[in-house]
Amino acid sequence: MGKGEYLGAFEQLVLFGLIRLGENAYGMKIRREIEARTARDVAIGAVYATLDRLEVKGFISSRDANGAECRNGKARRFFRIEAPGIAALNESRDALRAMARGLDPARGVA
Amino acid sequence: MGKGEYLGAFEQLVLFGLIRLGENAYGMKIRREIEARTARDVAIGAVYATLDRLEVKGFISSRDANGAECRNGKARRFFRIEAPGIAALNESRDALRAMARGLDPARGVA
DNA sequence: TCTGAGTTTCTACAATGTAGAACCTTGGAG
DNA sequence: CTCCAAGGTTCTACATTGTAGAAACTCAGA
Repeated sequence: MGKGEYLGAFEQLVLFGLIRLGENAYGMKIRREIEARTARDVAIGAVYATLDRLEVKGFISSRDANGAECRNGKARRFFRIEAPGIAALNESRDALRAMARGLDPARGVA
Repeated sequence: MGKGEYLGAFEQLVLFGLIRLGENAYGMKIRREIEARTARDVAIGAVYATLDRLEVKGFISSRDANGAECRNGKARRFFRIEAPGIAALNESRDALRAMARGLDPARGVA
């Protein structure tokens, strides 16, 4: 992904949730995972909006319980992170790490 | 937003730049620092817009070369991160780390 | 069939990120 | 001293990402 495919902070959280949940990742579950691990409230709309945008960009894919691509209001819609999503996540993480590298904990940030 | 103030991905990069540069942080220099460390192009407008927003939120402060608060088109405007900014940066980082914790590098993300 | 819990979708809007041109300031050349 | 160029900042406009909750839908069980 040429230069320019950087992820927002929340997109990164969602992608990590997808990786953690593996084959069982669906909207509500992703939300609960993020809320449980980060102790922050997550609006369900934020999760789906982010999921939709990530799918449009080809970073993730979705399917229904039977594995079909289609999904029109099915009770559950499962998501999976794709290779480009992993690459983008690593790139975004690397940028943050490069800026944080070597900072002094005594200064309050590490 | 639940409990605290969460930062966007670029806001985090700018804050890290501020910490790295210490007393000598000003717009153009912050931009160069981010570009050098992350190898990504940074629009100067993005830096100043972010800086202004962070200042409004009390996360950073600015002053001119003489230390005066005022700054009307002065040649250089210096910025410094404040305690609330450090706290917010740590919170945002903690959220990401909590979601990334324990992931398997073999899966492509660590 | 009806119902309710769980899930997804929708609409609307706020905040953050991007882009580059216009403008200001300072130091140095002339 | 005047003028200019380089470096720096500000501005305008717009794109993308994040937030919020109500409405609609699915499915299992009474």
